[in-house]
Amino acid sequence: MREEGGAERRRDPVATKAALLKAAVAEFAAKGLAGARIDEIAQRAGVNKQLVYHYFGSKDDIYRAALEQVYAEIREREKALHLGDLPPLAAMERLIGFSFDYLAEHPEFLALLADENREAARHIRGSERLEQMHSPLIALLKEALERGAEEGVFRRDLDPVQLYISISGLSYFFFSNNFTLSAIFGRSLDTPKAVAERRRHVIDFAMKALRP
Amino acid sequence: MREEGGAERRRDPVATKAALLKAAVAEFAAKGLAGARIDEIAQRAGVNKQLVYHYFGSKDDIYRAALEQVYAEIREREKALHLGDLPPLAAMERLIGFSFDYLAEHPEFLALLADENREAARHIRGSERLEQMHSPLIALLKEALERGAEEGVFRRDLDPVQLYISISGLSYFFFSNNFTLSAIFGRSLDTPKAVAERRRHVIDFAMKALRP
Amino acid sequence: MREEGGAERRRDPVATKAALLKAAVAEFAAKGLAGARIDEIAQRAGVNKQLVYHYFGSKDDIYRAALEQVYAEIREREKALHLGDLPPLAAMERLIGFSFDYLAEHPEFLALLADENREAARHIRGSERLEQMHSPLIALLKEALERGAEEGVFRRDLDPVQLYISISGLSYFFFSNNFTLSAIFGRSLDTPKAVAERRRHVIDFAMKALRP
Amino acid sequence: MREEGGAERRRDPVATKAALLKAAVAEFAAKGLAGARIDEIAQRAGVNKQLVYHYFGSKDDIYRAALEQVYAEIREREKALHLGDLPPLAAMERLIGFSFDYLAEHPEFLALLADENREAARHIRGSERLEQMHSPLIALLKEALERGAEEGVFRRDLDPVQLYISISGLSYFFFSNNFTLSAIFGRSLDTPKAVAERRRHVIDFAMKALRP
DNA sequence: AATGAATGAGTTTTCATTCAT
DNA sequence: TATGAATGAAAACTCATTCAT
Repeated sequence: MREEGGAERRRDPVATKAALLKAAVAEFAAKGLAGARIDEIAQRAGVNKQLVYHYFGSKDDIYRAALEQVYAEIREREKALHLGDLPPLAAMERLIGFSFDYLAEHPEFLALLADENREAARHIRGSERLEQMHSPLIALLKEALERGAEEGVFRRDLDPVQLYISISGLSYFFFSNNFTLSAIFGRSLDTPKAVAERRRHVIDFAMKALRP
Repeated sequence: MREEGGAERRRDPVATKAALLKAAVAEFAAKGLAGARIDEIAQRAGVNKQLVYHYFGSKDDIYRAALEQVYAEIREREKALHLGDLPPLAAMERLIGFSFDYLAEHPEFLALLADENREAARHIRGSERLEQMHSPLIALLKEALERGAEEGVFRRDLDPVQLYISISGLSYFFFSNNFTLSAIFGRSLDTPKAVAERRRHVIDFAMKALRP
Repeated sequence: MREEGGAERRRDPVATKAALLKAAVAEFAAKGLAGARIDEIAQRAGVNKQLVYHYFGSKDDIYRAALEQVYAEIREREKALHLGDLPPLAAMERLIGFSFDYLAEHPEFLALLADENREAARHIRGSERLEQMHSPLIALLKEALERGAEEGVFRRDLDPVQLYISISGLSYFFFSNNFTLSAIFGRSLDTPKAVAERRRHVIDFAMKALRP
Repeated sequence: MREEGGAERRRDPVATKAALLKAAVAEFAAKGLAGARIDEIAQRAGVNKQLVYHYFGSKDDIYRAALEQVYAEIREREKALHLGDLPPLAAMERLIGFSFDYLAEHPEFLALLADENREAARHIRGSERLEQMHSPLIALLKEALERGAEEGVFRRDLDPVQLYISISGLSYFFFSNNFTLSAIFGRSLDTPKAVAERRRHVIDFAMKALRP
C-alpha cells in the first residue's frame, strides 16, 4: 500500500530509477519544468525525494532524462513501422496515421516538447544522441519520396524534412492546441468523434498535397 | 525629490495598466505561468508590485488578461486582411501567408497558447467573448471555400474549421517546435533562410492540398 | 512579548535592519558561517526570515555586513583612546590594556575573525573601506614609537605593524584559545582571576620588550 | 574486476583508518566542523562513507579524533627538540623558532583549534590524555626559566604557562589572522618575505621581553 | 494611485545517518 | 571489512500576497 503501482521494490536501483523517470515524465508533462515539483515526482514513484538527486543530480538533469526518454519511445515505435517494406503510398499513409495516433495517445510527449521549446531547447540542444536517433527516419522518408516520384504518385520537389514537419504539424497543432481551439471555436475537439474526423482530414489533406 | 527618473507616469492609471499588461505578456511568454514572477512583471513595467494586485487581482487574473490581449491582437490583424474582397485563390494564399508571418513575428503568442493548453485552457475556456471574436474568421473562410468550389479551383468537401487548423498547424509546429526540430535534425531552422524556405513550402503544400 | 529586546517595531526599516545585524553578529560568532542559521538570525531579531534577504541579499552578504560592523565598532573605540594626547609610555600601556580589555569583553569579535580567516578573508579581502579605517591607528602607533625613541624609552627599530600584531597577539591568543589552553594545561583560564593575571603579564611582557 | 583503480587497500583496516583520519584533518581544517562533509572525507580517503561510521561512530567522534591527532603530532615534534640539553638562551630561542615554524607549516593545526574554541573545546575538554601530553613541555620550560634566572639571563618572575602562551601568541595571531590582517593593513603578510620578517620580529621581541 | 515593508507557505537542495547485502 | 541504496530532517532561498502609509 506504500506504492502506487509496480511490484514491491526495495534496494532495486534499476526499478527505482525507472519509476522515477516515469513519474518525472508525467509530472513535467502535467506542470512544465517550472511548475513540476520534485516532491511530487518522488511521491508518484513511491520513493524518497533525495533519490532524485542521488540518481539524476538535479531537477534540470531529470528533466533532460525525461525528454530523452520520450524521444526514445517515439523513435522506437516509428522503427517498428517498417516503412521501407511498403509501397510508397501505403508507407506514407501509415506514417501520417501513426503520427496522428501517437500524439493522440501520448499527450505527455507534446507537453514536454512545448516546455522545452520555450526554453529554446536548452536541455537537448546539441545532443548528438538525439540527432543520430532521428536521421534514419528522414532517410526512410527520403527513400519513400523517391520511390513514389519514380512511380509517378508523388511530386518530385519535396524536401523530406519539410514534409516531416508538415505531416507532424497537421496532427500536432490539433492536439497541442486542442483546448484553446475548442474554446475559440466553441466546439469540443477532444471527443472521439472529433478526433476521428480530424484523423481523416489530416490523412486526406496531406496525401492530396503530395500528388504531382 | 520624490522620484528617481524614468518617464513621468505617476497617477496615470491607463498607462500603468497597459505597461503592466505588456510586461505580463512578455514575462508569461518567456517563462510560462508557473515560471513567471509577479516581481519581474512589475519591474519590467517600472512600477510597484502591488499595482499588479490593484489592477488585476491576482497572478491568474493578469495571466488571463494577457491571453485575451494576444488573441485580440491577432484577430485585429486578421480583420485587416479583407479576405472577403479578394478572389478565392488570392484570399487563401494571403491567409496562409499571414498565418505564417504572424507567428514568425509574434513568438509570445505561441508561447502563451502552449502554456494555456497544458492547463486545458482553464483560463479562457467558455469565454464567450473569444468565441464571438473568432466566428467571423470562420465565416470568411467558409465563404472563400464556397466561392472557390464554385469557380472549380477548390475541392468541395472541406470543413473551414479543419482547414483553418491545417493552415495554422503547418506554420505553428514549425515555430512552436523550432528549437527541438533543429536539435533532432541537426539543422538550424531559425535562420532567415530556413524561415523563408519554410514559408514557401507551407503555401505550396496547403494550396496543393486544396486542389479539386 | 513577541520580541526579545528592543522597542515595539513595525514598519521601521532602520530598526529592523539594525536588529538583524545585531542578531547576525551573535549567531555567526556562536556558530560560524557554515553553522549559523538564517532562521535563527531572523528569530533573534524578532522578524520574518525573508527580511534577511530583503535587506541583505544572502547569507554571505549579511555575514560580510556583520564583519564590517564589528570592525567599525573596535576602531570607534580605539579612536576614543586619544593616544596622541598621551606621553609615549602611557599611550603604549593604554593601547595594550585596551586591546586586552576589548577582546575580553567582545568574544564575538574574535569568533568572527577566526571564521573569516579560515576562508582566507574572502568576504573582506580588498575592502578599501576597512583599510582606510585602520590606517590612522598605525599612524598613531608610529608616532608614539618615534616620540618614545626620542625620549629614550623605546627601542628605535620597531615596525608599527609588527608591534601592533605582537600587542594584539599576546592578548588574542589567550582569548581565542582560552578553552583549548585550559584543557591542555588543566587550568581554568577563564576565571576573573586568571584573566586579571594574564592582563598584568601581557602589559608587563610587552612593555619590557620595548625597552631599548 | 571488482575494483577500479588506486592502491590496493581493500581489507586493510589500519591503512583505511589512517587515510580517513588524514582526510578528516584536512576537511575539518578547510571547512570547520559545521562546514565539513562526511561524504567529502570519505572521498578524500578514497573509501565508502559508511566506513567513517564503522571506524569512528559519528561526525563528532571523527572530529575529536582529528583534534587529538594534530595535538599528538605537535607534541611529538616538541619532544624532539631536546630543549633540556641546551643552555637556557639557546633553548628558549629554539622553542620560539619552533613554535613559529610549526604554525607556518601546519595551517590545519590552527584551523582545527579555532573551531574547537568556538565550541568551548567541548570535544577535548577534560581530556586527561591531552593534559598529560602537555605537562612535560611546561616542566621543560620551567626548568629552562630557572636555569636562565640562575645564570642571570632571564627575569625571575615569569610563569611558564604565561610565557608559553605569550610565545605562541606572538606567532599564532600572525598566522591565524594573516588574511584579515593583510586586508586591514593593505599589506600581503603571506609572502615568504613577510613571514621571514615576522619570524625575526617574534624571536627578537620575545627574547627582549625575557631580559632581567 | 502608488509604494516599500512584511509575511507564511513552499521549493530545491543538502546532509548525517541507517539499511541491506 | 566494505559498499551503494535509501531516508528524514533540515537549510537556504523564493514567491505570491497582504499591510501600513
